Amino acid sequence: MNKAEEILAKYKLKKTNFRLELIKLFQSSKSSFTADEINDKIKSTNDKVTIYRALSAFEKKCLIHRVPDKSNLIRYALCQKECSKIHHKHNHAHFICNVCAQTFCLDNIKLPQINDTSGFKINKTKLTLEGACPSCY
Amino acid sequence: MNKAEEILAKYKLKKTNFRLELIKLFQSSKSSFTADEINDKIKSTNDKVTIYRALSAFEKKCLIHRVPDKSNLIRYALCQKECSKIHHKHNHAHFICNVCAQTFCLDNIKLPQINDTSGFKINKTKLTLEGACPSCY
DNA sequence: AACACAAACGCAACATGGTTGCGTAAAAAA
DNA sequence: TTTTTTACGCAACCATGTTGCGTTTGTGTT
Repeated sequence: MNKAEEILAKYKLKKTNFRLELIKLFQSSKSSFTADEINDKIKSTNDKVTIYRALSAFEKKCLIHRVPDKSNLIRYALCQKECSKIHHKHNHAHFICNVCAQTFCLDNIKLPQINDTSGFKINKTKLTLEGACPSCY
Repeated sequence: MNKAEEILAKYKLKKTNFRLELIKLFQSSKSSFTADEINDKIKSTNDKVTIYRALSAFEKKCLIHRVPDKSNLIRYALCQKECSKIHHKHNHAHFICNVCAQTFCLDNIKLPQINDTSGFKINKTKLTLEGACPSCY
């Protein structure tokens, strides 16, 4: 877990107050954020465009990844160290809490190996669990 | 596979040209439809509100169910016979084709049994596969 | 067949989430 | 310090889906 400033430097992203705060926000939480939630938590910008563009930039640099969302919003979580600077490499499941509507990455669950025989070429497997998270259970 | 008219009668839905066509459309295909795709294929209405409300009504009667969509659109597929008139009961996987952006129900794949030990209470398991469907492979 | 009621339609207007264009500001590189 | 490039911030836009409401049309009943 590097310092926010080192991360921005490493990924050749300019160091601005908002982006520093954004990285710290992601690092501070085990769950994930939508643009709207970010807007509520960070004061150094009020412009949603700034938020969306920072999220896109971070995603492109493999710093954060999209996770499923209860209401089909775009939601991001921090990437693990397996992601390189240019390549996402995720094989974990996600958990959606139906109480607080948060999404969590579950690193301890391994994805099933599916071999479909009906003519579908499978490239990716996504496993999403729903229920109640530890805080809401 | 009943006639469209019988289905509408069974579910106490009024028989209109559009809803008859809509049922037939779902029955004609192994995949699934968004409101926009329905609007392209059915001529008996031009109003998206009519489409959205019919889809909601069909979903409430457990005639169709929501399936995942590549672009986070609301997408529906026909229910199987296990769904009662008032209760959805699905435990199949879904396949998203990254070429044609269609979603298919995979009835031959059984969902994995997940026992999470980290304090998450799991109520539902969703398995979504991605790749190329038979027509696009 | 006529009536009455509820369900469905169709139009307008709205809500939400996300995107694009463009001029300006401000880091970082030279 | 100058130049270059990235990020910001505002406005305007777009796409998907929803709500309200008056009108129409099935359908079940008299």
